[in-house]
Amino acid sequence: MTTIQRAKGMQDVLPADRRYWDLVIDTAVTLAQRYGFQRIDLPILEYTELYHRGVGDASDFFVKKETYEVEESEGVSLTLRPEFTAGFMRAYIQNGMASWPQPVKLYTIGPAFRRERQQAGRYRQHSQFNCEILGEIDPAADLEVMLLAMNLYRELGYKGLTFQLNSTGCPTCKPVYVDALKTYLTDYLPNLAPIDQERLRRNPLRILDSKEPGMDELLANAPHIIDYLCDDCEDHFNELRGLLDDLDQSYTINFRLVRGIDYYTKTVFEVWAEGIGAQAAVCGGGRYDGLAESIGGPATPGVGFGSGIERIILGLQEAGIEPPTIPEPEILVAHFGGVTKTVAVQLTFRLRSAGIGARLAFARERRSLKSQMREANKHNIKTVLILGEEEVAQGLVVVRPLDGDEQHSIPLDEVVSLLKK
RNA sequence: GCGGGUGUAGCGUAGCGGUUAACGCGUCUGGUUGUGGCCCAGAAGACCGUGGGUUCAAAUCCCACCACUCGCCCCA
Repeated sequence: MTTIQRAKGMQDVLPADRRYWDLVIDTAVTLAQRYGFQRIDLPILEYTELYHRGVGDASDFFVKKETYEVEESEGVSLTLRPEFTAGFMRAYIQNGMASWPQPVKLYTIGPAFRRERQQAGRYRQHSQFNCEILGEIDPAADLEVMLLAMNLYRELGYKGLTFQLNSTGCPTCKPVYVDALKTYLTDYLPNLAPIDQERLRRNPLRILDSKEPGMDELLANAPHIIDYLCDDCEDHFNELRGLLDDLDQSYTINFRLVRGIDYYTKTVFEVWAEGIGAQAAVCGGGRYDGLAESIGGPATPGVGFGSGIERIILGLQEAGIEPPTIPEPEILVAHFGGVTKTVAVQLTFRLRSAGIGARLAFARERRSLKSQMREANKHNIKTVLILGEEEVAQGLVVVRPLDGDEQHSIPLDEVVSLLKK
């Protein structure tokens, strides 16, 4: 019989790695709260329709079936969330958040699912930290989510961080730009790699982040979207840049930065860091003023970002950043079976009731003290409480420090108060 | 879906045609009667990813498949 393995693309987070998760999550939560964001938890399953309409069914991840779908009942399909933004907007509309004080600033942390081949830091189940500001068109809101993202990586100790910034326009100006880009590229059609020729037909914007050789030169003279923005989008972009400049926050205008889904408008940004295989981006975000309407709600602007926690952790590990270890009990209660075991069990639970972390030495039969001492050593125990037959008979317990200090006996009923200090 | 890499005990590796597959770490037990870390001794633990083939003989050569992994596609 074959042993059952972990499902493809899934990860076990072992105790030794948990401290990385705690560090990232603690830092993210602290920061989000400091910026005035409130936590929301959204369902992992949503009606498939949400993503089809929110993200657009033409998106590759539907065409290629890169989502996990389950049939809820005849004709009703649910999808394991592949992203968070659509769910945020759905929740905003459904819970009437439009009548909360505006804007509504929310964050969440949880798993998302993508049915694709895994590579470094990209798993089929991954966890994401997302922050969104809903109901606000002020470019300062864009600034706020950008800085929150940047500060997260800074606080975690990342180096070599940069903002990549671009605007993707809006339904008014974006099509004009796409046409201009198409026209430009069509002249170079024979020079394009087959995959880029394909992109030119299906999704011309994607050519901009093509990794084919020679594209850097070819695209250098391509039209930039910045020059095609409508007044509204241009004002928005310039104001955001002005705010960044006022803060002396550097950024790189990256005209090749694009988003794969339709709901993005105006601001798109990424934070780049060194390392992590082929991927430089440690987070991606942007504005999505068209999303609410596409899922049947009233026009509602929004801006936010998402960041994969596994990938953040990979970066931390590559940079050699050591999170604090998770504390273990400092007390081990040792015994020799029989009555001493009974007393040991009682003492252990008394300690815990008093708020003192304690580990009970398990032993079906009488177990050598050496073995129990070794156990203590492996778990970085500071003090072993030894319940020997003689001590128990006299109502005593041996307090045995592991740091080299002398051991001594004290009355059993004084242990808790002694250790509380 | 496409391409590269890798598959030997829990982990990291050696062995690359020839008797009972080796080493380090880890685990467990012991080193006299109730005391850790170091040291020493011992034990458990691998049908050498799976299936076929070549050969007197295969972990070692060949083929297929599978898994893992990195990258492409895509990136929500």
